[in-house]
Amino acid sequence: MAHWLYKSEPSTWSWDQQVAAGAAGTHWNGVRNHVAKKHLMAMEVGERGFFYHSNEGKAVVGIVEVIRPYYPDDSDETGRFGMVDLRALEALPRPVTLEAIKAEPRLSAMVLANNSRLSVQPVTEAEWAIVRAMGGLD
DNA sequence: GCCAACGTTGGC
DNA sequence: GCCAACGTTGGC
Repeated sequence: MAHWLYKSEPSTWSWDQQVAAGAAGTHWNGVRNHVAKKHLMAMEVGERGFFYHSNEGKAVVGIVEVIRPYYPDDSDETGRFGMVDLRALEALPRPVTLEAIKAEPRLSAMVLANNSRLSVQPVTEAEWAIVRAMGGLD
């Protein structure tokens, strides 16, 4: 199973709001980038990802799970983009900051450290395990 | 608030 | 189809 990373500005959509959405989750809409779209289309129900706060916080703060695969984003009037549904699974006991990720040599290839503008990113198995451990899980 | 990186748009 | 201009993102 693949792993992912979703970026959100907390002033727009925060981890607390994601948690408040509960088991029913929410749609991850608003993606308007073709690379991010490609990742959304590849997602399968049950796949997990990191929830990252950009701008404020700049840290991985929680784990989310895909609960509905790719379907059209009705907020996109061009009809070109879609979205998935996500629910919050658990918070990281200790948020993993961008600074900490950049300081970890084993994470030097992580997309977040190299292409900070991509809003939906793939995460490798190794990166997944390292960031989870840094966050106090497992 | 600045600006580098990146994506998109539109004139040619 | 190229590329300059422009807009947006997001780290700093």
